[in-house]
Amino acid sequence: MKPATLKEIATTLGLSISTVSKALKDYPDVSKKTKKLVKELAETLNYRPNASAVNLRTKESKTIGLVIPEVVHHFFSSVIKGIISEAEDKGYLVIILQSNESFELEKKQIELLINKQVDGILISLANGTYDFSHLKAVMNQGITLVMFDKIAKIVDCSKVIIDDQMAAFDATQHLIDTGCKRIAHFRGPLTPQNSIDRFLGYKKALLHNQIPYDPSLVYILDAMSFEEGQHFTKELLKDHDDIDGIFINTDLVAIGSITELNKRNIKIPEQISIIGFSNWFMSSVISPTLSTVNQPGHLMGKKSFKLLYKEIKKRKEGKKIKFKNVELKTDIILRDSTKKI
Amino acid sequence: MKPATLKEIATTLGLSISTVSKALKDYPDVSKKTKKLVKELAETLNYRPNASAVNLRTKESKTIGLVIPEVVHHFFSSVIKGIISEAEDKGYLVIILQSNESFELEKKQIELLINKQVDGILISLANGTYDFSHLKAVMNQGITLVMFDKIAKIVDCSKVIIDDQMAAFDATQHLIDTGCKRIAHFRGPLTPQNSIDRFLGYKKALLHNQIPYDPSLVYILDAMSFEEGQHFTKELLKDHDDIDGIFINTDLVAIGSITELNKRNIKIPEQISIIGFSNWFMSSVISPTLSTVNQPGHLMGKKSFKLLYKEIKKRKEGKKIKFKNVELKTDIILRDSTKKI
DNA sequence: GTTTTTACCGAAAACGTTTTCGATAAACTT
DNA sequence: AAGTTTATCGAAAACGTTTTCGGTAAAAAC
Repeated sequence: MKPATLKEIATTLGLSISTVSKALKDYPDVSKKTKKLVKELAETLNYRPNASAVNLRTKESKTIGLVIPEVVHHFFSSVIKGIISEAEDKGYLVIILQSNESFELEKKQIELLINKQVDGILISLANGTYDFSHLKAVMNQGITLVMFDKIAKIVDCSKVIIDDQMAAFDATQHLIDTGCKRIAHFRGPLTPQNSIDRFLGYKKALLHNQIPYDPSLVYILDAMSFEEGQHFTKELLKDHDDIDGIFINTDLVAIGSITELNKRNIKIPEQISIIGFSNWFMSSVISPTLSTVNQPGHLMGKKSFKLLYKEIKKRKEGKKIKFKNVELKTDIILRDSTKKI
Repeated sequence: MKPATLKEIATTLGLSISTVSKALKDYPDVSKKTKKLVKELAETLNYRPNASAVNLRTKESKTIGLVIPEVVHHFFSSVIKGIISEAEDKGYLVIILQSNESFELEKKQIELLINKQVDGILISLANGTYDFSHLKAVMNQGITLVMFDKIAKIVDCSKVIIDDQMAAFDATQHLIDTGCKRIAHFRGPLTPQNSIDRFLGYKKALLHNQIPYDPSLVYILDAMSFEEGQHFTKELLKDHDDIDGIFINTDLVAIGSITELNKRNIKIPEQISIIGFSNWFMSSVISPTLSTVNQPGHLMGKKSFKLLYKEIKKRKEGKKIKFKNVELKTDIILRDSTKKI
């Protein structure tokens, strides 16, 4: 019933604990005969080294922590998948915690992970996070930290993000390439970096094509919900009757917009083209299907873990770590809500 | 840089390790003065007990393992969320692993968790799992096991599942209650238990209302995709012109069906009512919004962890454990694709 | 036959806790 | 004043590893 230990193997075999330990790890100073003996008994006893004891001795837990704002979210679950698969590859396990977009909870989760002596932490910040001392505490404890997606530039560590500005540029450019001349933008709140960057990409694309930037075409949303998509589409149609394209900050809002346009029998993309952002699953299912920017969550997870892994390794070897900023390229998924080229 | 230890606190304060340990845990045989001293120093040094050392001493890792077929899935991510939040409440951390619906991988993940000496394991089986010796190994190692969602009746442990048959009964009953008389059913493949149970619930509801069961109204799908939803709707309309309701095995297919009906300008729910299963997010966003059966993933996660927790506790206290079978009640989400009562 | 090498093994410390069991001194009893 | 209680602390073992450093015997070398 109780798991077997080195001691058990040692005593039943009339050996010392050290010899058993070394036999199992193929040390050269153990004879082949005893190695065989030890390994066989270990097999039949179903011996597994006690992880806590190993960690205590070797100082590494082979475990990392992951803190995200919300598990039930297509993008984040893709990230999780990427991280888990990559971590498994390197023999690491992943403890997942959720901040629920709350700063307080985020702090608490970080605390838990530090207590657990994880070898590293991957984090995507909660919206509410305004102070970063808890993250500095992580670094101070000698734990490697890598931020992804929702980051804070001020924290000194490696980061993996999406090149939001370029993605937004490309999306807007695609609208222009397919003939749109009056392009509106539904943007997110003023503070989050990605909402800013997407707006800047939109603006840059206009200017790059000698299309005048008209601030009245930019609508600032708050909740980023389906309902807001409907509402601001109504507003937009009321304010401007010459719109032929909308670049929308996120797919859910875009779907709200499409629903509203459908209701009014406005033809997509013949009259108005729509392009979204994130490539939610339902975007391929709505009618018409939604062209959008694909956020490579899986890749982001993989990259983030790889970075973390490298830094953990370097730290162990006592080498210096130079923090990196990785910007992932996005790609555009062309569907039926924009015209073909 | 290095995390503080009891020893450090002890030496700088001129105390013994034991006293420091006891001071931090408010043992009665430590004076208030030294307690204060110790706690203050611990605070400033940012002392955290080394989890590995504690585990080694106390035999519990305060960590559980979770093995699921696929992370990127709305239902499973809800389950994950439920488990994590409940676990956090009890001071447990959750290590998540993925089987990718592969039996081999599932075995490997279980191995990893056993090595890690988790206190318990929660698992939803991969489709490919045909042998259960790896799960018996878990029990033999003294690790508590609870299965949920996709279970194997043959394995002797507690289980948490959804009452698919009753859910399907209720869904069909709702169609009948709102006036449907000729109700079709799009079912899943022949083998999975839930697909069987949902079919049986459908059939039972018909008989319960003296509606004759007509096998030609039951369509067996395979991929359970959006496209199949469209395809079989066409078939259904071709075969039967008197249909006034469809109970569909899963929301994605239902959305395919709605799309097809919309295209043909068949009014939902006036001409045909639709009810789905699973309550995917997009069901609240499609037009018309889809009535469906809500699978309480979050609740299932919570319940599963609670069960696991109780059994871990009992095992620790040396008490006997009586395995339970929990069947979770589903509820129907009424939206616009079915008529109001 | 003595020395040197080689092959094999074990003792012991260390990782950071928790907890039992004394030990000491001060404070009470009577 | 002697015994008894109370308050406060520390020594030490234990949890299960890993790894260094010797130690012994057999084999090899001279």
